[in-house]
Amino acid sequence: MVDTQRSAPPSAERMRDAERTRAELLEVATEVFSEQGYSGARVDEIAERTRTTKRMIYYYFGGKEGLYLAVLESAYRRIRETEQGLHADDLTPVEAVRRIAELTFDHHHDHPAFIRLVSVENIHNGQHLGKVEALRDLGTPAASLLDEVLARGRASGELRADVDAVDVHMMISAYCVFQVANSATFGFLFGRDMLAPDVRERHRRILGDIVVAWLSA
Amino acid sequence: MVDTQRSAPPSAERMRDAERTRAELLEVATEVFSEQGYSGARVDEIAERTRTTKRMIYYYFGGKEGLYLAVLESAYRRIRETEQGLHADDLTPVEAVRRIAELTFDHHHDHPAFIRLVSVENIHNGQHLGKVEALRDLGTPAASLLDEVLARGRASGELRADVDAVDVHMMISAYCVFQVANSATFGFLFGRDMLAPDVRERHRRILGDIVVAWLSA
Amino acid sequence: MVDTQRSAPPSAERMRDAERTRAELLEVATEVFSEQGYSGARVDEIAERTRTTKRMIYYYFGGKEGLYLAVLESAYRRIRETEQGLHADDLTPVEAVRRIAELTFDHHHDHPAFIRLVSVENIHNGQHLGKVEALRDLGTPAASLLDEVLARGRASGELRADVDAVDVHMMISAYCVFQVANSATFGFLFGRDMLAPDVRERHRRILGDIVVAWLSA
Amino acid sequence: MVDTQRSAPPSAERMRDAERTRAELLEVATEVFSEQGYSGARVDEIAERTRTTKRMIYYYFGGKEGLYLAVLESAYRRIRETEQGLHADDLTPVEAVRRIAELTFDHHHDHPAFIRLVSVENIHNGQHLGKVEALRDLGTPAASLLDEVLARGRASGELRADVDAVDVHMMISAYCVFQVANSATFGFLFGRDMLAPDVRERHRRILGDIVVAWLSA
DNA sequence: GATGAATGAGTTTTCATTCAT
DNA sequence: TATGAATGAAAACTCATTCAT
Repeated sequence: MVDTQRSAPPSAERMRDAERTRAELLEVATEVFSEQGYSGARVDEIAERTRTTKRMIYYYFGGKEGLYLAVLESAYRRIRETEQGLHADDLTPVEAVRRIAELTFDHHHDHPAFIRLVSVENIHNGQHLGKVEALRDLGTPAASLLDEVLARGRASGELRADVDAVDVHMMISAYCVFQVANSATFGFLFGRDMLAPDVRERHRRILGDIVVAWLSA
Repeated sequence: MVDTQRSAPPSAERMRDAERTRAELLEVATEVFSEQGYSGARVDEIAERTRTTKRMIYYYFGGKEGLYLAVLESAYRRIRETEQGLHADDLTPVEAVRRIAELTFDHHHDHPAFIRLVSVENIHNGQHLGKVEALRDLGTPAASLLDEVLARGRASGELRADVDAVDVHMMISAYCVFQVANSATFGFLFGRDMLAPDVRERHRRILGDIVVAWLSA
Repeated sequence: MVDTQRSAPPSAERMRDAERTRAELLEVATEVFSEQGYSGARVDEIAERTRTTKRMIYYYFGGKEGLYLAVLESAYRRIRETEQGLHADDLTPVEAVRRIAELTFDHHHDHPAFIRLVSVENIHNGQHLGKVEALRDLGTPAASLLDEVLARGRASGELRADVDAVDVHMMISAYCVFQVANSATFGFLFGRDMLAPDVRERHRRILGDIVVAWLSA
Repeated sequence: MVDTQRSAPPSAERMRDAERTRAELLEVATEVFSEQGYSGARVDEIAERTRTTKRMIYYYFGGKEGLYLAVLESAYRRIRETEQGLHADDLTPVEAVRRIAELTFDHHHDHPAFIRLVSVENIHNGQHLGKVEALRDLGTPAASLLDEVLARGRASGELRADVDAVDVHMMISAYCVFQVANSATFGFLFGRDMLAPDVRERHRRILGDIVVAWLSA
């Protein structure tokens, strides 16, 4: 009978199923929260875009907020992992800062959902992020890399010595985040589509110019 | 006609009352929407923070969306008016761009509700702003002023000639918006309170440095 | 001062104005109630379609129900007046019943708002009409006229003697009311537009045929 | 797949519960809409007369209009099914038309809620019925049956040949609908209770007389 | 683990009516 | 009489969450 099968201990397949369900929920929820914001997102919609049901959100994440928290954490984790791939050992300090700026730029353009999620979280004053202690004061790989490069440049005299890595990282982040997070309103006011390939390319180059002009000794 | 003269015209006081009611709703709604986002904002809460009732929101604005639209339009209008006050005629081009950057910086810090509102609107892809045709492609006074200054600098050879005002405005905006809009998450990750007076002051100076370094010929 | 003029006793003009206002409200309300039903009609809409304001509805009629009652009474009164014009003295009884049927038919087609109003009132079980005692058990001129004609026909042997005027009137009314009151659903189910001129003409003739066939001795 | 088999299928009982809930809502809604009209009906009242809650109306029908639509469709469907039972094979054409008229008459008297619902829908110009495409141009079993009988009568020479079934059906419907739909106002004006058994009986006989008189060759 | 049905509290919206001038 | 502003009660509708199986 079906019944006896149902009470069987969790098989490996089943656990893999479970993992898949969780992952799918997380992925869809990331999209929905980044598209509609926290309050705007509907538990029903998230479930509907999934192969499972609403009940699973409660089973795996406890509720809407739990799901959102999991989304936040996984998003930050993933972004950090990607940034781990940044390297600039083989470049001069000046070349390196330009490269870091450009890669960060691409990175933002390629992960709009994450950027939007960050906006959403800021609207709520970071109150949810605050609950994910794991991420506190950890900075980000991009800032660490910048720190190294700035040290090298400071030593060689090629880069100015009076700025710290977080300042530079902030400037770069600000520029890049704006491209994605504010494209709708800025585009509307100035008739400029910041997501268009040619515009994107220009903005990318300009960012490199700014950073190099600023940091060169 | 006798008829129209005979009918008691609404007294000036009553009209002022009406205007006051409208204005109060608008003001409170600006706060609430910027604090909670569009979906998160509650019509009830807006009304409660007011001396009138929820009913008046429907009377004057037609509904939640109408109120939000009015908030958006009035916010942009107000910000633009404030920016009209910017002047830099008496400064050298280099001094002027620094000044503009710094004033823009202050401006953002002093109007966090507006910045947050812009974030909210971007979360919704600018779909509401798109309905306020009055604002389309109008740019902003700060960009116009930059245009003049860049022209002066280009003519005198003090500023580089290959950047346009919108690019500069975008860079400055990005930097300034980030201070306010992303202070929660950035502060959390890097343990830096961007709204603290001393930090603000440093960031302000850095922005000036960046702009000057970038634009100087 | 305007004030002293305002407190002057009602002039003839003013009374005429008042009468006009009342009449306009009544006319518009007749339309709106017949289009949307009693609950569906909006006091606001009635007022807006008028040159006066909502306040006047309360001033003249006490409220929505009072207005509806006034509409009902005036509609019945008007219809009765129009029916007073029916005459059939110069026709043979057979010709006369056909003529009455046909005129009643035209009458219904030409006053759809009234017919719809009657439907509305029936939906509410005639509870409002019941308050207009003036109309109780009064029948209608059409029925009275039929009574005369039937008497003539009975006397001359041309019409059958075993039917009474109310039965005939009911049959004719039923047929005519249906044309207008049920045209939407009947038209939908049978693909027949009962308000189209040629259809109307056929139905009119058929009604005459039915009545004559039925009543001829 | 294992997956689909493993998931516990909704039990037959639960499904029956769901069906019962839906059916109960539909039944109660039919009553309420026919008693109060579309605008006059209250979602709350419908729910209260039920063992479920208002929420279920939205769950199953999407809203008030969806419920009304479902009511309309089910009402027409049911009435059609009942009419399927009409037969007249064993009667002469003349007897048959009388029989059909009388059965239709009874049918109307026995389903006042349906008749009222049709009135309600006509007040709204059939705008909702228009959305239930399934019913368009389908006519009704009564008309089809009439068509057969008329053909028989035409062939045998017992019935006149120049009328079509829809005309006859319309005449009969008009007479019958009026009994129910206009009983309140007609009764008030002529002091005749059309729902009283003896009156009903007389009207029924008269209808038969009319139809036979009209259609006999 | 999974599913469809159900729910209660909340949220937006509407409406007839009244008030102040 | 007339007008725009204001209102409270009620109506429609939504949403995160839980239950029974």
